[in-house]
This record gives sequence, C-alpha cells and structure tokens, in this order.
Amino acid sequence: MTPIHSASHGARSSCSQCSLHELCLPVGLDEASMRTLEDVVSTRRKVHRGASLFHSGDVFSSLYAVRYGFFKSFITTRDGRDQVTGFYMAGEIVGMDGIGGERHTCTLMALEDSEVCVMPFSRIEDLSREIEPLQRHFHKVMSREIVRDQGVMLLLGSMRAEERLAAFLLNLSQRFLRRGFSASEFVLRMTREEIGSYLGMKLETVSRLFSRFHEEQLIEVRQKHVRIRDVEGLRALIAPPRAA
Amino acid sequence: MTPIHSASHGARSSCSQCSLHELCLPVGLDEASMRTLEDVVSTRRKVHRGASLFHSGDVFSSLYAVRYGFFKSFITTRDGRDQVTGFYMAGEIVGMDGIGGERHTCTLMALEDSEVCVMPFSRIEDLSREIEPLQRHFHKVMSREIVRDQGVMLLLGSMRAEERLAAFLLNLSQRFLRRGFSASEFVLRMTREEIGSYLGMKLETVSRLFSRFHEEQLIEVRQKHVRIRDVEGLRALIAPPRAA
DNA sequence: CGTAATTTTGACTCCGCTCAATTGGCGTGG
DNA sequence: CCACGCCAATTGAGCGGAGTCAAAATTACG
Repeated sequence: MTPIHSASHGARSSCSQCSLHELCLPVGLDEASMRTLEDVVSTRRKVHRGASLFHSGDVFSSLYAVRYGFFKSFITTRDGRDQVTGFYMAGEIVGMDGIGGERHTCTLMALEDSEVCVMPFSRIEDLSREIEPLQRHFHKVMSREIVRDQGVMLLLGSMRAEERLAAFLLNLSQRFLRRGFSASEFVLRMTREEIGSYLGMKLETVSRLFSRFHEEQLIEVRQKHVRIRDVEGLRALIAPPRAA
Repeated sequence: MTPIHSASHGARSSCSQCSLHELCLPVGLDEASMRTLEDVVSTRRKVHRGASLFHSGDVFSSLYAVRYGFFKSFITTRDGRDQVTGFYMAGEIVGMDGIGGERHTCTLMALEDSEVCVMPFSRIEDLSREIEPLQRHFHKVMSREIVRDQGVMLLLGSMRAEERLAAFLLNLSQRFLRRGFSASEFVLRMTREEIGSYLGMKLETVSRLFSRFHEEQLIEVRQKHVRIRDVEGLRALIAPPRAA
C-alpha cells in the first residue's frame, strides 16, 4: 500500500491556497475539513514528458489530481493496438479506472512535464465517511467521468470524422477557457496520431481535416498551434442541417 | 425528492434472499448491515416493454438494480440522432449518470417487461458512510462502469465492424452465462438498429454481418434467436492475425 | 547540427453507408 | 381463422468517406 515512488516529493499540499481548488474540490468546506483534507493530499509527484504516472496492470493505490501539465490515458489490446481514452489537464482527476479491480486498466502518460497531487484511495474512502461534502463531491467526479465517456461514445458511434474533430476542438477550447487560458488560441499537446486514436480515425485524416478547416477559415493551424476563428462555424458542423 | 412513481410497488425487498445478491451486493455483509441495507432498497418498480425507467433530463434521485428484464440506455443529440450507450440485464446497476448533476443525462428504456429495485441515492450515501463494505462496493460498481465505457471506446475507436459485432456477441454470451443462462444460445432483446447504434454501424451492416457469420458457421441466427457455434472463431476475429 | 519523428499531401482502394426492394413475423380486427 | 398492415430483417446495387500506401516537407530533439 501507498508505495513510495522514486519521483515523489514531500512537498506539503495546501489545497486552500491552490489555484485549482475550485476545479477539484467541493465548495463550502469548513476550515477543519479543509485541513483534514490537506492531510490526504499529502504528496505531489512530478512526471516527465513521455513518462507514465501509472501503467495498465499496475496495482491501484491512489487517485491523482493534475496540478499542471497534460496527460493522455490509453488502453492496449492483446494484439498491440492502443486506444486513447482521454486527455487530462490541470484540475482533473485520474486513476478512477483502478477502483473496480486491484489494478489499473489503462496507462496514464504525460504529454508534457507535469505534476499531480497523490491521493491515497484508502484515505479518500476514510475521509468520505467523515466529511459528507467530500463524499458527495467524489461521487460527482466519478459520475461525470461516466457521462464524459458516454459523450465520447456518441462521438465515435454516430458522428462523421469532421464532426468529431470539430467537437474535439470545441471541447478543448472550453476546458482551456475554464482554466483561465484563451479559448481561441492554444497549443495542442498531443500528436495527430493521438488525436486520431481518441477520435477513431487515422492520423492522415486528422491532418487533412485540419487543413480543410484552415481553408474554410474555421481555424488556423500551424503544427501544434491552433487558433479558432469561427466558433459558430465549428458548432454548425456538429449539428448538420438535415432534411427534418 | 424520492417522488412516488405510479408504477411503484410497496413490495418489501429481501436482498439476502434475492438470487441476484451476489451480482449487485458486496460480499461478506454481516446480518445487521444486511437488514439496514434492505431498508434502503425499499421499493421495486415494474417497467413495461417500451416504457422508460427515467428520461434524459429527469431529476435524479435514485439508482436502480435490475431484477429481471432488459434495458437499453441512450443519449439523444440536439438534432435528433441518438446513441445507445449500453444494455443492462439482471443484477446490473443503472442511473449513475445522474449523480454528477441534478438530472439524468440518458434515457433508460425497457426492451422487455422488467423490474428494478429502487435505491434512493441519498440513502445510499448515508449508508455508505456507515457501512464500509457497502461504500467500497458502490465505488467499485461506479469504477467498473467507467472501465466498461472505456472498453466500448476501444470497440468504436479501433475495431472494424466485424470485430465489434463479434466482441458484442461474446460479451453478451459471458453475461448470460454469469446469470445462469446458456452462453451459447440466447434471444436478443434488441433490434438490429439498436445493436447498430451501440456498435457504431448501420442496421443493414449488422444484418449482413449476422448473415456472414452464419455462412461461416460461427453462429446460427434466425431473427432474434442466436446460437454461438464457434466461440474460438469469434475470438479470433477480434484479435486478427497481423504481420507482427 | 544531423537524424528521427511528425506532419502534410497525393493517388488509389475498399469497407461500410445509402437507397431500394423484398421477405418474414406478429398482432389486430374482420 | 385468415387477411391485412406494420415493423423488423434481409439482400442487392452503387457510391463515397475514410483508410492505405507512399513520398515529400517540416520540425523537434539529443
């Protein structure tokens, strides 16, 4: 239990002073609860670009809150194919796939130098029994992950490639906005191949669509740099006018 | 809160005697806990074929354990398309999509006359704070839903139509087996269109693949009746021999 | 600063979709 | 009981969106 990772840092957390607390913590915790909570979120851990926070098959022990940086999660099949199942940025919680079994079912890899808060799961469960708002919050976080996944199913199951990519860009845009970054201009941390894996298409298709969106003045792309020029245009792509 | 459904039945539950308790309850509950639990699972509700347990947009109040019958869950987009996100049978828990917000994000429709145990969520949270095994179990159930969804993403994102259908059949087969039914012979409760929606393909494609699997002696299909003749053959379809 | 990785773009192919007609089941009412 | 009508399922023909293969351009990184 609670293995000591070589990359762990003893840095004491102070959730109350963390700029992300409104993203990953419940609102309206009293001071006492907050202090107890800071005892759970005891350590931080840096993960270098290309390194993994945990691998599929690793023994599950903790959830993690992303402090800064960017991660992808993916699962690998017997025959070597892998599927990107999500991208995670500051304030988001990862590792919940491991709760159901003994082990993690996906791998979490940093796409840039990142840092997470380590939250030993047994501590979370202990505290959840004592602090009702925390319990409620934790349940909501898990539920939202389920809802998010269902949204991805909708994407993969019933949208065409251009709709998926448009939805993906708008989703990223919204998430950057919530974190205080520009909603219209950002740098993609993932490759075309990773986007393609997430969206169920080939990297060439992603590239071609980027180029087409560029031609159509919807966005500007130069490599990893993206600027959204026509939000409404992108939205219109997702809900295509149909003979109704 | 806890609205009185017209279809509710006052029937007192007895989880300890329910044949499904090993599917939806934690193992190793002491008798006292079991009795407290039976107080949570206080009512049952019948849902007729074609009727919905809840609709997308309904206020969330409870989770439900399927007692018997068969459900599909689906989400609907602005423009009227909908995406089947799952099929649920006896012993499985539904409604967790609603925890994150005030309202349900998907609709749960019965594909045959069904019955569920109603579990008011506030009661679940209360009890989870008192009975540790219950808390743990509930967390596992939620996590497994997340893992299941990631499996569907893998299906939709990186498999070809025939692989998806093979995986779908094998998954159904396993679930029937666990419930004491035949793993090799069963009746599909859903239409080709619903299968297609779930697997991200058109109903015609589903039908054609069924016919092809039949020709290739992998299965026998006649309408909704399916018999699996070559499990290994189906498995082989999923992990196709690649130049590795 | 050179080598590898990523991205772009083109040409061609094919899987799964669309459109359409037919068949088969099943419930309802004459 | 059978006929009708409705819905689900099957099957065919043709098309198109996204995949595959390949090469060139650009960038990132040790």
